[in-house]
Amino acid sequence: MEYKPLYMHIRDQLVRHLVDGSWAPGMVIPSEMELARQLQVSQGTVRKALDTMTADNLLVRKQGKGTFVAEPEDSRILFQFFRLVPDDGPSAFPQSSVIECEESGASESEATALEIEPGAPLWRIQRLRHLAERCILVETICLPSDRFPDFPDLGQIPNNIYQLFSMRWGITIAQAEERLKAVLAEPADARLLACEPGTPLLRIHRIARDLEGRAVELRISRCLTDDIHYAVNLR
Amino acid sequence: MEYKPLYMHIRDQLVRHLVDGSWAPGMVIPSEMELARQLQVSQGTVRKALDTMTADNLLVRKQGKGTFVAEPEDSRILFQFFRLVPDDGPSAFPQSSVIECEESGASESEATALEIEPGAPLWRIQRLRHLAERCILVETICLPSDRFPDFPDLGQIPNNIYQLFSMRWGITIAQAEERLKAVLAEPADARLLACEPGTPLLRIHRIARDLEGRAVELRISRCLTDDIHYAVNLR
DNA sequence: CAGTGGTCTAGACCACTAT
DNA sequence: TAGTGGTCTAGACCACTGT
Repeated sequence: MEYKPLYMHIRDQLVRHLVDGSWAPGMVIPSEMELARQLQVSQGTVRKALDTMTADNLLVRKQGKGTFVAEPEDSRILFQFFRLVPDDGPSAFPQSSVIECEESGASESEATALEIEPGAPLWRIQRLRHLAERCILVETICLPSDRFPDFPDLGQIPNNIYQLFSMRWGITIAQAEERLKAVLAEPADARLLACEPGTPLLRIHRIARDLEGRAVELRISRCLTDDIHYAVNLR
Repeated sequence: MEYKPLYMHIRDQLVRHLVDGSWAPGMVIPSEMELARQLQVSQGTVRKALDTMTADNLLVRKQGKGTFVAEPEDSRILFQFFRLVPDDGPSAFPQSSVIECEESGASESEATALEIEPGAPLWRIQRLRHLAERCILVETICLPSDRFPDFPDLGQIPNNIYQLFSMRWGITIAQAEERLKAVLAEPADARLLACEPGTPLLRIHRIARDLEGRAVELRISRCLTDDIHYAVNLR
């Protein structure tokens, strides 16, 4: 029992380079041959490790050029975590505007979701997002303060917050779980979304995790789905 | 251009066995060595073809036993196409009861979704689904009549309709696209779901495709999400 | 042209299952 | 013990990119 093939050990070693930041987003990593030499295994075993990492969107391989560390601003990665697309037309990445940003203690449910102690300090950011001039959603983002020191020091929170996580704190969002429900717009959200209270909204509850599987972000979005939908491919 | 590696040609040949029914669900297929001999390629190339098919849930490989054709009643396959899970507790497969079953012409939108001519005959089945004694959704299933001859001859439509597709017409559902929106319960649905009109519902628009990528089923579900949610893993 | 990733081969050995 | 899928190796060649 507990048998783990060699290529998974190799993978673990390579992931460690991503975790400790020695391989930064956008960088070329050594070639298969070079890694095989360094790690004293065959090229085929290195390849298998690289293949699993590519499948998990951690690396991007380009024939003839090399293997690169995935960047949060790659459109592939972008839409990996953004599944709302217009009913017609192609998908696009929404603009954001921050409404509120404050620090306070985690509630019971927030603490459970983020796997931290209730009352532990966290940043709570509320922002609106727009797609082609149209306001489509309001979301509340919760971030444990200890993982994000000096959070509010930055004058502005950029549009792609996962890119910020990566550049400022070296945190890579590798995976997320979403839970979807239909709810009615509460007065506060209705005001922000410029719709009637009681409008049906798609509520998305997301827990985002880093390379090591630790919960990093809790995000609850409420979306107007008149002209857009949440797309899922089942294969 | 148009280059296609050998293992993809091998894959195409193997998928043909599934399409024409010579490899039926549950069957053991020949071993890697045997296939390599028959197809005059190396075992490694057969393996790569089999790996892609396993990743697509078409095959199930069991070390020491052999490679099997996936069955629609396998729990893995079952939950591949059923993403609604209770907020607490483990996921379960819902019971169904048919409310209505009639044949008529496809509307414009139905025809577009199913890639058939408007007005082409299709079966329209409406049914309720229950999870642990609780009615959770009402759904309308549209099936092109020409793909499902003698559809209503069967006394009853079973719970797992994809298993029926497989057993009765040899149709394997290999893939589906879902579009989710939040809507308000219309009076007719509210009556069926025993809720108030205006209750928020999760509306799931599904197009299911066979092994060859042809649209086979259009299904529109309206779900109560008080105690359940739609689960998505983003990796 | 050299260097990269991608494919294909042939063979050895490991882990699991059944007999 | 024999047969299966799973891992690992070593080497050849193909396709793509840059110089």
